[in-house]
Amino acid sequence: MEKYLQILREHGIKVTPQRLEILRFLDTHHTHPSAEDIFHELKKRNPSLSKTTVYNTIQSLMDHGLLISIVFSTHEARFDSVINHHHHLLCSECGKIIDIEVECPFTKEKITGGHRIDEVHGYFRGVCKDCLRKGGK
Amino acid sequence: MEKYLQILREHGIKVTPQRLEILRFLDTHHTHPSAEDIFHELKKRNPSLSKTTVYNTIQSLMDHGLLISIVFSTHEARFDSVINHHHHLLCSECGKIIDIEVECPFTKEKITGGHRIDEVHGYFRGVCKDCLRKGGK
DNA sequence: GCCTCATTTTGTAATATTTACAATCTGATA
DNA sequence: TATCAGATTGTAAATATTACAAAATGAGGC
Repeated sequence: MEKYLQILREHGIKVTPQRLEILRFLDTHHTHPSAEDIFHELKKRNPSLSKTTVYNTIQSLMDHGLLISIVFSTHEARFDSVINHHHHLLCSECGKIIDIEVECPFTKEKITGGHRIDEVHGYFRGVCKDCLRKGGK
Repeated sequence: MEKYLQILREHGIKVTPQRLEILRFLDTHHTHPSAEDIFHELKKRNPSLSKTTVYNTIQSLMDHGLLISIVFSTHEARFDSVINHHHHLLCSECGKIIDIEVECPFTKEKITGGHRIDEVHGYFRGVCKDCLRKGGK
């Protein structure tokens, strides 16, 4: 059985071609795409695709813990289907969002300062390795 | 000399009544207000205030390191004039943004995984102390 | 294999935040 | 006080996201 079909069924999400394609795209492009990126790319092969469907599917995948949103600015959200815990760096030179694999102490504490912590997201700003090599500041 | 006048002058920001009021509001209301919150509150005393001025001033204060934006969703940005390093928790019960004072190891590492880190922001989701006491889940 | 129904997709329109821009106004220096 | 660069204002534009209703479709039962 196809991988993405199985994932949707395991999570009780009704299978549709649109959802399969969006899930496949997210799983094969770990580039932190925006909703527009997903829409624009998948519309090439499925011209009838609606942007509302992209947003609906994104919401559905997030509700089932298959997707997280990365929000660096109010301008747009970016998405990541890699759920294992890691942080994100926005490079001020090239604008790319880079995965930062670090052990974060707060992911293990469930209570901090009396508050219950369910999710931990680390947002970094700086200059990525590649831009530094190219003579970044 | 008034405190806020001094802050603006020290940072080479031309002093205007609007900037003074916005800075004063941010410094006396650590409630992580939105641009709309600031505008709505200050318009009471200065009806000619423009929302563009609020955005311009916010941008200016951010450029000079006097303000940071807190972005939990693309819906709206919230602002915080407390610059000393701390993280933020969005309570899923009451919707408030709570300051989390913790020592974060990444604030000290300037290079992680080959990337240069300039800023570290911790975003937490969970349930705040007050809501837990009131019988939150 | 076909019917039925609940769910999904689609497309348009609405919402809301933020930005662009030009005219007017004003703070700071000489 | 006069000057002028920079700030404020208001309107309008840009853009991401959400709301909604009609048409289409996936999945289970006969």
